[in-house]
Amino acid sequence: MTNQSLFDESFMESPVLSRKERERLMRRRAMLEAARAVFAEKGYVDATLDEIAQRAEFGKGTLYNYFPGGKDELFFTVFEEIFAQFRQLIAQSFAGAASFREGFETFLRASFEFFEQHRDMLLLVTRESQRMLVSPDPERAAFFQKHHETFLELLTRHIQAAIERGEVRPLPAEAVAHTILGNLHGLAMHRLLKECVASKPQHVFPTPEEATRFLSTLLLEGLLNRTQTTGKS
Amino acid sequence: MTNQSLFDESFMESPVLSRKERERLMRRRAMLEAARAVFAEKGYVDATLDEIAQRAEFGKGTLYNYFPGGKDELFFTVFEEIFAQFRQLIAQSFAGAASFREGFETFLRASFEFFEQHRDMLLLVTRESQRMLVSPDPERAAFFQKHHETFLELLTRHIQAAIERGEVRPLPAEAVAHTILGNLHGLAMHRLLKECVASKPQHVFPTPEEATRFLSTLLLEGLLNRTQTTGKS
DNA sequence: TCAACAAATGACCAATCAGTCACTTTTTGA
DNA sequence: TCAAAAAGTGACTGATTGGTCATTTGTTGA
Repeated sequence: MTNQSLFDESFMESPVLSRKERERLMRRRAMLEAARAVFAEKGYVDATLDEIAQRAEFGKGTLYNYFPGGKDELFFTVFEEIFAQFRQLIAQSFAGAASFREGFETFLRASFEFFEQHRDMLLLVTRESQRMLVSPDPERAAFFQKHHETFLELLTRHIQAAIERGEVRPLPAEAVAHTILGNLHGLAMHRLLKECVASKPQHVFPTPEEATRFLSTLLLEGLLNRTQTTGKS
Repeated sequence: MTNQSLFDESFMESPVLSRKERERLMRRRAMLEAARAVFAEKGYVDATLDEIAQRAEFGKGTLYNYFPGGKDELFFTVFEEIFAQFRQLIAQSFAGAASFREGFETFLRASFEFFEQHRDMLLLVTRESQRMLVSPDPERAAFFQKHHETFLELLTRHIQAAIERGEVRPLPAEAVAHTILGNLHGLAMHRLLKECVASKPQHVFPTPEEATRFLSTLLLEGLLNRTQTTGKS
């Protein structure tokens, strides 16, 4: 498994927590990692609490000591943490950038690297996030719509500024943000699928760098060939 | 319900079929429409055969006379028909076009109209298609991957030709096709969601025409502002 | 050492639902 | 008209699984 732990464990050295508290947090952490792995592998409905408990090396009942809300609470907590990571990634990418282009490319590169390091998370988000966004259960739908909107807002801010500076074509900023996120997710999945299926030896941007260059060119410069001299930069 | 029937009913006048055969096809049709509606509303797992049977006004057992494979056969048949429609749409859009741009814009417009007329189908595809693409069940995954690849191939052919004619920047054609499909689906969903949620009075390309113009500009011309004179065409 | 408390456990319960099949209703054709 | 065949039906079954709780195991501090 190539996946790394997603989360900050610095609290483990913190002296403000007693041993008992630290142990409790470690057990919570183990349960969440197990839940993430099983949800990613099976999807929300096919994941069973028995398997999560087994993978975390606890009895099923113990899960309820730590997550009284049961399956749903585990699921939402897993996503809260994933989404928090990604929000941070967006903010950091644009933080010190000199131009929109620079921030944008940093964001793409960091995202592709992030997805590559956390494949199971990408699968999980792909499998469930879209589905939940249009869930018949209004609570679930609201949770995912809220987070989705937060991502959009973060990106929209930078795009709007770039439009006002004249760097970017005057298009509706929010729609542009939506497009960028969609493309990012789509290409990351495309790479993952090609890699997994690999029926044909398909060259499909083996490095984050190449994926970034493709998406950056396509979205920033467009598909149309402007120079008759086959203008590669 | 704004959804129209998706499918060809011309066989109903065909003299090659007996009354019994025509009646049987009509009942099959009713069951498939009911299945599509319930799958779209509830998603694959939460849809029950009881509800499909009830909506189609048949007993549950009768479904098995027409679809011995049960839930799975209903589900796959629904998708076979949706995918066949969309393949036809791609082929027709590029058929008589003078340039890539013209065919591309026809394709976008036709797609947005198609999705608008068949909202429940769009929801169904969104909810299930992505999910099935990475399903742990290899049979399901293969079914969806096969259809997905067919779409890609259809589009890739036209893009490759446009690249060879010098109309389109020399990028990997298949990746471009993937991007186009992703954007189309993404924007269609964005419009649908904004319309449904409508918390804020969001202007988000109310007509297929506007959605087409946005996506066409963004993908063909790119985000970067080339003229300092705020070049609106 | 041991009593009191906390934590962990997994057998069990209740609900759900795909699929079956014995029975009823309808159609057919002689 | 009516018997035989075809079509339709929904109560039932078996399997699954989220959640519960009485019991067991471990920890603490006097």
